[in-house]
Amino acid sequence: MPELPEVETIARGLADDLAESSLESVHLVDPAGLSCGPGTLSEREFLAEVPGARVLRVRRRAKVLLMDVATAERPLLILAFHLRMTGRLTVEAPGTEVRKHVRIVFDLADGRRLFFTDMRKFGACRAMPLEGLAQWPFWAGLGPEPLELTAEGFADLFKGRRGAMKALLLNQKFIAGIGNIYADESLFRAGIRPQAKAECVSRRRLVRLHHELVEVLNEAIDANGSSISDYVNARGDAGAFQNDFRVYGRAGQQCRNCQTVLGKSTVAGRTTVYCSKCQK
DNA sequence: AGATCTACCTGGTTGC
DNA sequence: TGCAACCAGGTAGATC
Repeated sequence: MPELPEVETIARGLADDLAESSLESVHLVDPAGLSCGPGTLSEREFLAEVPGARVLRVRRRAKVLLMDVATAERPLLILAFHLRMTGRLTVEAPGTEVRKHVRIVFDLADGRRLFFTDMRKFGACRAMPLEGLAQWPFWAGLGPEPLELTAEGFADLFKGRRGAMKALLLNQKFIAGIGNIYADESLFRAGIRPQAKAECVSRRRLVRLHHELVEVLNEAIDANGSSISDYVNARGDAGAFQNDFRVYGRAGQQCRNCQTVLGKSTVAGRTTVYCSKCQK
């Protein structure tokens, strides 16, 4: 499930692999892979304008991967990919055949192929000019980037909030880029119960959570992300951070700090693993 | 407004 | 062996 560190890893890989490249042709294998709406190109416009596009830059915001390209019609067109749960973006060797679940194929000038693949069809690509981004409600509502917040700014976000700590971390309007893995891992490291109401957590502990969150996100980026089942980077390689999980996916196993059996419950509709002794 | 819940989707796993 | 039930989870949309 690509969260901030996984999308960051893919973006860095694509920035490297697609430097100086152009998208010579595009095949919309499954129209569901392209999301159209106010401010975006229609399917017809997408298929007409993208061929020949030159890749300018690849970057990330929240869990969205953005590819800036220049086309014959526009100096800047943005291809925004949201991978949701099972989406992949991979650069394949020339001649690689289109596999099951591939939604969009971009053929590069040198023969390599960029595949957008998504088994569960939750992910999608949106193509739009810069003004289109502001018309995308999800984008317009995104909260701050956790790696760009100061500890004080992070703690301020929680003022006046009454919800569960984990529900807030998962809320993309509250803070961007965090999913189930890094919510559980950061709360464990900070010693905070996922169910704890924000109003009951002291500022000192919120500052601690900021420190732990930044640390776990950076460690995961350094490990090229976490691979649970589907995630691979732009080169098809798995990440390594899943080996460093302290709670995620470890319900019923012993806490690495205190040997207590880790508990499992549902918070914000998500499976949640925590240590009842280490997290208060 | 904020908090909470469910539908969406498909492959893998579990249980009878 | 076969097959139904369940599970994974990011987000939109509905409801309270």
